[in-house]
Amino acid sequence: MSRFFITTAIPYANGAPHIGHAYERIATDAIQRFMRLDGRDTLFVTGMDEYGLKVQQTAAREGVTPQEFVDRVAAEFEAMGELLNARADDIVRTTQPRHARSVQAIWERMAANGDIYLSKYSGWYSVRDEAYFDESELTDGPEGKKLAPSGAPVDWVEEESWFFRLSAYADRLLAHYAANPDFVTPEKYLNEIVAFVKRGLSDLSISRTAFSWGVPVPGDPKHVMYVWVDALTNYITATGFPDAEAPRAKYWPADVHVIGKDITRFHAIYWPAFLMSAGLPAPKQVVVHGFLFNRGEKMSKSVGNVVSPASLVAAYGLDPVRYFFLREVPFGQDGSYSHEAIVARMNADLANDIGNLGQRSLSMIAKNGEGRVPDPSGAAPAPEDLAMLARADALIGEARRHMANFQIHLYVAAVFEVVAEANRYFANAEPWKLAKSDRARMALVLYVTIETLRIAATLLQPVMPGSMAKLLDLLAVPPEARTFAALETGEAAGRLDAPNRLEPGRALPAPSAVFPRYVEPEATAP
RNA sequence: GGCGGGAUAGCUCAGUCGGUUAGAGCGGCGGAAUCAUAAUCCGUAGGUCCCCGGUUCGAGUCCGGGUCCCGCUACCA
Repeated sequence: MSRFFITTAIPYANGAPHIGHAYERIATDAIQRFMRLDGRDTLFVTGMDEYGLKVQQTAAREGVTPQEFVDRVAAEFEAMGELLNARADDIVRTTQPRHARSVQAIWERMAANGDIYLSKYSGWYSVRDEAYFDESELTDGPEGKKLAPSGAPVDWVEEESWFFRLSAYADRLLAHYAANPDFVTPEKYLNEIVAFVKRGLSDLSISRTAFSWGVPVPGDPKHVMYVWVDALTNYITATGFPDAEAPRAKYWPADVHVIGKDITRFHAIYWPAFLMSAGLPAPKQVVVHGFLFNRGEKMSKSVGNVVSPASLVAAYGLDPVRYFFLREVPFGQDGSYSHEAIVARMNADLANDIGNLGQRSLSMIAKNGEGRVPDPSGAAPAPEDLAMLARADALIGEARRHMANFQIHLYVAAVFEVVAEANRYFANAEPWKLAKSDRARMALVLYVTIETLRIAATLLQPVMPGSMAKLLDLLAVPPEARTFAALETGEAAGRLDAPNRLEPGRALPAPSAVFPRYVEPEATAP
């Protein structure tokens, strides 16, 4: 079975999870579920970046130890994963002993390769941004204080630091991009990265002495590792690195790192360079997603439009939220969400389209078919019946094609086009009239309809796992017949006798609504 | 300043190698039907395809110029 190792980015443990974290987790979970249903041996890992000055300071401000503080934040992220039905197989926290081993091993390999040296770093440093800034980026603030672009004050800092010889890797990185044109996707981000590297790279400061909350540098414990080496290595820690015999060692290199567009450079430049230096293979792909905006505006406390993942789920239900994010936002681009847009999607697509199709077909079966999967064999299929099946059968291929490029929204849209087609098919066939005139044909029409529904529901499981499980229950699809293998029709695509079709005569449970219509509550919506 | 992307129906967007009446979804309007979560189906809505000029038998679709927006990046100060 081919392996598929996918990660989310490693959130910084400095605050509660927000919509952006939720979006990334949901998208990564959906990709992972798709690959798993498609027969891959998947490993889905997330992590927490828990070291650094800001964590140390925030913890001090709150009167707790850094470890206590990050334990609390990590628990919040874990709870978010549960809430979103997007639990990862593992959560690697940078404060775990296994990670210290891993990151020190990486460091030592890079050092052994001659890529790490001691020097001095000086510059304008912003504690709040946890970053150095070039003088040209600064503006003058009050009292002669210099300010970073973010508005945070900066101080002139000089410290001894270990450096990584990033400058030596420009050519190798460019060769890697050229040989792997989909290393970063969407393509626009790869182009930006290539342009950046072509301008030349400077060496990277990778340790700090100004704070102590971090992994000690091997052989020089007054230094702790700075975020780059520490946080990125989190990904390979998950595979048990440096233990080559670890059960998960076989999963490296990762297939996909899903990240937000703001951290592309770290993943597309620093990370492969570190790995090259350490003699390890680079991940196969860095998949970049955009940002989500509340009504087109960046969420911020001052604007007062902060919405938590939990409040969205509470207002609309989990699967409608998952569906909205994955269907409405072209994956890789920025997106916008609003109450109106979410309600429009959930009512038009979920309640009216697929939900109602299930309800209208299954309730007819309940009334006219003794609650069993209809037997289609009593009537000769008409061209429209076979055309309907053919369209449904073709979906798995379309879905795979779109998911190969991580075009999640296109895969979902393709499924819903077939659902819409099924509603047209149903309306044109008028099975409620056939109930009085031609019951054999009615059975055939109902059968084709719920078979189409079965295919759609199977394919939509990655996006809406809970709701689609319920729909497949209503169709009496056994648990072992819910993977994409159950969508294989071989040479018999578009035929009634294709393999894996619903089994006529199987008892069906009483129909019930999968997606209720959203009606405006009394209180104002979020 | 450099590089790149974008500007198409009220809204969100598709528009292949330039070619007949510029499309989809949602919304709006009209109709049908009644199996169904007042859901569904059918029809319709006439948008200077940002502006100007050019190439061409013919341009949303290519070329030049301009305006505005966005991303990456640089520099001046």
